[in-house]
Amino acid sequence: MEFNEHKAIYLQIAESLCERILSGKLNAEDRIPSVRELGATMGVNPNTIARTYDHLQQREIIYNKRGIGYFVAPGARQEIIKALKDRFLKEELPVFFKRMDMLSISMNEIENYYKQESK
Amino acid sequence: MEFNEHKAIYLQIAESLCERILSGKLNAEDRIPSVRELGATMGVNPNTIARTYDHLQQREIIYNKRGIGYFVAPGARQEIIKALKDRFLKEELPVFFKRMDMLSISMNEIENYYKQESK
Amino acid sequence: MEFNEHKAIYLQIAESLCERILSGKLNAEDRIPSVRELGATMGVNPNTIARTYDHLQQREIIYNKRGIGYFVAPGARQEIIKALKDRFLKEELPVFFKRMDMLSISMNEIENYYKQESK
Amino acid sequence: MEFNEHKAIYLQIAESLCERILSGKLNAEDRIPSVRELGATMGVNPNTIARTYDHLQQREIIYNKRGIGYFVAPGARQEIIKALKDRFLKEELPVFFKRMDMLSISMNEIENYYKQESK
DNA sequence: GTGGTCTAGACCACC
DNA sequence: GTGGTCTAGACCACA
Repeated sequence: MEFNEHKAIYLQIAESLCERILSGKLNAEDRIPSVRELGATMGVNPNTIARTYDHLQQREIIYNKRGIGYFVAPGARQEIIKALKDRFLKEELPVFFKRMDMLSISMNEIENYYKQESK
Repeated sequence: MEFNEHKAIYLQIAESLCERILSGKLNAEDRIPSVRELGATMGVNPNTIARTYDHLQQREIIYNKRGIGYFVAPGARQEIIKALKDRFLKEELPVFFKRMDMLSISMNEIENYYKQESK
Repeated sequence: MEFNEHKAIYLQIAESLCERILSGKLNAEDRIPSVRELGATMGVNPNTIARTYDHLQQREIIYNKRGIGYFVAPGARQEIIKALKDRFLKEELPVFFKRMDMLSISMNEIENYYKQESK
Repeated sequence: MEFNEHKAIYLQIAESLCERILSGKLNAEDRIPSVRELGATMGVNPNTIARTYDHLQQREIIYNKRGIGYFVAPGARQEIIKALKDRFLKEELPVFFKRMDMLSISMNEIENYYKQESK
């Protein structure tokens, strides 16, 4: 996996897990890999994975059974969507439109781009 | 000026200067404040401003006349737009649509939001 | 290490690193010392080393793995040579010949000098 | 006149005066322009010219008649040549060859380049 | 441990 | 006056 330059790796891994949950590849009560396992497969220090799991557990997206492993929480999907939707509307949309204004990009252009992408 | 918690101050100042150039408040060949001046007005260490100016100079957005000060470069606008558009299309738009997909938000919702904002 | 009076220390350190890369003492993917380490060994403030590394990273001569350290970039040698050759042919050679002209020094004299030096 | 980025303007002006002396455009006892005059023609602060003249006077290349102006010194040519030859052999040639070595440029290449230039 | 950022204060060359 | 560089020391996020 390749990582974005200016974003914490542990957050990027968290996001990719969330995406897998939203997309249905991971479902409630599914076990997710151990820190060592995932660390190995992603070529990352296990500490980094631990941080990812800690982050997700605090947000009630995964939970831990001691001595067994981490599992997708029952309400994971809702929690993720709630968090994302919130940030999306309050933070991302405004800067998005500000950029569009500054760069003189119209909604039409975006829509065209969108149609191409979603083909 | 208030600064965002999780972004380097020197970059935030750089962005605000770019915005002033794009909006026409600053034009090519305009002199911009000295590092000490701007540092004082923004309540920031002059070194931090120096870093901002260094950053912008490397991107050919401003240039320096020794012993005199910094000036907006002739091609500043284009350079800024080029950089922004690049990042926008290659990095921001994809994650934007990915989010919309995941959150099942339609273009219509966005458009409505957009119309409200632009009133 | 001794530093030239009239050239920035951070640039002199950058050059010495480049020389070590060109001479093969440092190879692609080699880790280079941390800012604190190198600062200590050269009797220089770590910030100064940080500036050196920043400078070289922008030129794609070294790169950074977050939390781990700096490494020699794969294309480091080429980048260095490209930059040096460029400057050499466009800036240094012309003044070199201009001087020779003004001082009426012939290529023969230079060649003799060169042969002595390369013994 | 255009100025090099990383060299003091007053030194660049000094060099151009020296070149004019060596090339015979300026001869011993010729009057050179006043600081104000030269400053105006070069688009430079008179203080900068004053610094140039001070620099050259210390090296006995020009001298001053109070209330009248600056003049080329009788031994100007020799002084210039002496200074240049010295620096050339002791400082410039060594770095020149060091660069050639590092960049694997042969004397032949240089000679060819030289022949083209001197056509 | 690593680098990234920021402050405070200093000295310098240059205009 | 201007910017350029450097130091000393601090705090932070990240691995």
